[in-house]
Amino acid sequence: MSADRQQNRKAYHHGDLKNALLQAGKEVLSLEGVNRFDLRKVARKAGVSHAAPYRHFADKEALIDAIVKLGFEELAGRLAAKIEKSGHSTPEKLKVVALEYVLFAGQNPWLLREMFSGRSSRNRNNEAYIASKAVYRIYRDVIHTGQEAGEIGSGDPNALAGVLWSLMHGLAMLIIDDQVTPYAEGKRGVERFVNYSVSTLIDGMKG
Amino acid sequence: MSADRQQNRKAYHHGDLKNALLQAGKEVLSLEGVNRFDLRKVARKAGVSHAAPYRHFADKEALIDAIVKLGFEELAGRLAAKIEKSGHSTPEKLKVVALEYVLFAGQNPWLLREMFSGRSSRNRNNEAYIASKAVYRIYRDVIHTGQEAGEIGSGDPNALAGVLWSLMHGLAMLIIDDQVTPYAEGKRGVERFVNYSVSTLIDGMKG
DNA sequence: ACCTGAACACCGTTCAAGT
DNA sequence: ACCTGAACACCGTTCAAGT
Repeated sequence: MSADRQQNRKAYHHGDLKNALLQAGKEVLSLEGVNRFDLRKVARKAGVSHAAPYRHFADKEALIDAIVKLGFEELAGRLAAKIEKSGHSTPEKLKVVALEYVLFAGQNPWLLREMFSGRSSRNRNNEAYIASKAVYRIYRDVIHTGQEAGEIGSGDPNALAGVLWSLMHGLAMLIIDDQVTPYAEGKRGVERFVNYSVSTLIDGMKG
Repeated sequence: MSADRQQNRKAYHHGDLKNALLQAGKEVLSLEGVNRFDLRKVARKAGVSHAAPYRHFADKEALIDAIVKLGFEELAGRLAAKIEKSGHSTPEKLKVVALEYVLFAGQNPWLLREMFSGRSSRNRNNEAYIASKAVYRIYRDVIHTGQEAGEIGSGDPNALAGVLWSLMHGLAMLIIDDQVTPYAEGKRGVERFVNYSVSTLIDGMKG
């Protein structure tokens, strides 16, 4: 622990302001949404002056970009972990992935919206855009493996992954926006609706 | 035409400021997004002072709510018109609806995002939320009619409509966010990808 | 009844100055 | 090298005053 950290309450140098801003910002973004995301508030939460963030991020948008990137990384990690712990059948893996995607959305509704706000895809060298591709690869690989095992119908796994992602993302958005109640209400209802949707799509892939 | 309208350039009373604000606001929202939506700019575009909008809308949020409601109404109108002009087969109707949904998204990306920003479903008496239900009813009715004709598998048409909507909305979001390229690139590519997706889901509904 | 202009609080961003 | 405080432009909202 550095000298800076030990006298932290009054330390002139924060020590790890960049991460503190990311954490405080993620909290504001996830819970309150972009509309109420203001840089001065985030700086206040991190215990620094309103000008301090500019030492670490070009502007407000750059901070949000970085938070969005973290969001994709967290999502990728959660999906991968669920696949790891799930059974061996491909349909089961896909259901587990879809449910986890929807749960992530329920826990971070505003963050998910911001992840698909167009900012990540402004240009393809964007770190958030690259992070989003890692998420895509996760279910594409599940589909590809499933095809090799004969559990999923044929077709370009990349395209099938796109269809699956569309369904999962639409489910997540409509559920957090209260548009598919009462079919997906409560933890049980959501799980049932997601399973039903994914099963239907997988059945269609076999045809 | 009223006296107010005839001397319009210098008229103290605008005449139809409410609609002028809605139109100017819809343009800003659709093209620039919420982040760049500011009330003073909208007022400027409508040719009035920055305080004038408060005579017609409680605040900025109320104006956006009203624009979002218009968005759902326009979408409902477009979907209904496409169904009207399409062939008789239910799968064909659903493909036409999905494609129109995606085209609407491409033409009004920011507006669509705002339509699913959580604001419409804050409470269920919200006019925007009610307008969104009219959109829902359109494909639910197509599905229901298709079931009676034996063209679509059995199941609660409301739930099936929810699944279909999820797929359509996910396709729209991922396409405007450049996440399913190169599978849905260009007008042709988008049409092919949407048809493929919807066909797959419909096939699954038969099982 | 509808609109304007001044006023206030607050945010994003910059920059010279502090440690 | 990192952070602060003052400063500036600009936005949301209110309100007394104008037509």
